[in-house]
Formats: sequence, structure tokens, C-alpha cells
Amino acid sequence: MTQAQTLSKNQQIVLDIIEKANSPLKAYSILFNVQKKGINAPQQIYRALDKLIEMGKIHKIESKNAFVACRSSDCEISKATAFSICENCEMVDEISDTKLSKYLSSFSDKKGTKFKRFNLEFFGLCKKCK
Amino acid sequence: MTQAQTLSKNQQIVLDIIEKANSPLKAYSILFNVQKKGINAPQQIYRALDKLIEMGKIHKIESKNAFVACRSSDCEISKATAFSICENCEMVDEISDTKLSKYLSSFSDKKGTKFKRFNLEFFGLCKKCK
DNA sequence: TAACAAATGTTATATTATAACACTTTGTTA
DNA sequence: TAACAAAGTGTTATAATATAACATTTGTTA
Ligand SMILES: [Zn+2]
Ligand SMILES: [Zn+2]
Ligand SMILES: [Zn+2]
Ligand SMILES: [Zn+2]
Repeated sequence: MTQAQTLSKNQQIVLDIIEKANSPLKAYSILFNVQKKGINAPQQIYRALDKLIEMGKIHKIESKNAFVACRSSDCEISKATAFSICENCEMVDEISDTKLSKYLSSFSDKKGTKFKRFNLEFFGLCKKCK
Repeated sequence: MTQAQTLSKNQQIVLDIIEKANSPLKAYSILFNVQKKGINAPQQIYRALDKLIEMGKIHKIESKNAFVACRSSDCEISKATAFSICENCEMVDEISDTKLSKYLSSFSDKKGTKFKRFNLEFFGLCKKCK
């Protein structure tokens, strides 16, 4: 039984904002949005982001330097993440596809090496933008 | 018949450095290495990098903000890239695996959406670091 | 050679991320 | 509960990554 993580004040503030957003948020845009709540420095944001990523509550979209809330549960502690990213608008969707996840988690390269973790980013046009 | 691209002076300089390196290079580290050749500003590096990526000569390792030469030819113009990244040392290898590439290129999500492009990054320990 | 596209050189600035240090809160253990 | 350790906070400063804007040059094509 994994104990439900209790979040610290700043972690909760940052997570709330990311969860409410419907597109990936950048660290500094989060910062600007929480200045009324007494958070004034990038460090405070980045520290919260780091912990939230560790806990698997959020993911970083590497190609955008932006952060989204985890909508899945396959990606246990961010070991196996996949996203679809619209090249036109800001839309990002987390892909949770058991087959894909299994295929990639068990993938080994030509030397037989297996990997602990992967991150996959698909690019295309979302429904709206087609 | 695709005509062999001729590279501009700066593009060639930047590509040479990236090809000689055996680990991913960062933009500013490339910059420092070419100052003797008369390139003085980040813009000149980033412009060359952009073109080289477009041509498929190099790839960006998104999780590292660093650049590697393309060692494959499956990844036609960077539409389908996959890498293994050592979490300990700087090692990055381009994975060229036809099955993997085909599987991902033809992947469609639950709504049936297909994608134009993907980038996959695996993380683990390389042979040396195990 | 005139016209246009691509590349270059340069200065300035924007954006993303971390270092370092002092302090406080929380959780654990004697 | 006192003592300690671990995690979190607040703050200032700075490093690292990336783009904007503009003037000029080079290369290509009609
Ligand atoms: Zn997730
Ligand atoms: Zn879209
Ligand atoms: Zn390649
Ligand atoms: Zn290694």
C-alpha cells in the first residue's frame, strides 16, 4: 500500500495551477500566476516542480520546456510517458496505451540492453487544428 | 534522386564539430569551440543548428538541450528518432530499429489519430556504467 | 545584370534554470 | 518532550539556453 503523499504548501499551489490548466504551463508562467500567493522566486517553482515530477504528479514536456498534470496511471512515477503534441496549437495529450507502454517498457536494443525509463513525444495536428 | 545538400560555411563548421564529438554537444560549447574560426555569436550557432536539423544531419536530444550527428538513415529528415541515453555518463546512442520505427510511425491513438513525427528517448545505464 | 533568396555578422535581450546561504517547519527517535 | 535530522521555504544572485531585430553579404536564377 503506497501511502498517499501529502504535498507541501508550495507543491500544492503549483500542482493546483497545473491541474487547472488545459495546456502545458511554463515555469515562469506558473511563477507569474502565484505571485499573489507569496511565491516570488523561480527557485520556489522549480523546487516544487522537481518534487511533483518525482512523485509522478506532473510530467515535463521536454520539447516545450513545459509541464502538464499526469492524467494517466500507467506511467508509474514517470517511468513510461507518452504524449501527443499539436504542432499548431498548444495542445498536449497524455497517451495511455497499455500495448504501447508494454512494448516500449520491454524494448531492448541490438546489444540486448533494456532501459529503466522512456519518454515518447508524438507530433502532429490535433482534431481542432486539422 | 535527392540532391546532396551543400552546406554553407557555418553549417559545415558546426556539423564537423558535432560529428567529431562522441557525445552530445551543447550550443554554447559549440560556440566556444569555433570562436577561433570567426564565429562569435550564439545566433550563428543556432541558425546553423536549425538548418542541420531540418536537413536531418543532426538531432536535438530534448532532455539534454544538446545535439548529436545522425548516425542512422531510417530517420528520414528527423521524422522518427529514437535514442538511448545513459543517466550516468554523457553517452547517447541513436537507435535505428526498423521494427520499432515502423511500429511507432504507424501508431494511432484511441481516437484513431496518426502522427507525422515522433521522438523517443530511453534512459538507463550504458554498458560502461553498469 | 537585375532581382530575389539564403546566409552572415552583430548587438541586444528574452527565457529557462541553478547556486548558495540563512532560516523554518515537520517528522523521528532517544 | 528534548534533541536531532530531513524536508521545505525565502531570498539574492547568476548561469545557461535561446531569440529578436537589423544591416550587410553571398549565391542563384531569370
Ligand atoms: Zn502520467
Ligand atoms: Zn492543435
Ligand atoms: Zn538520425
Ligand atoms: Zn554511461
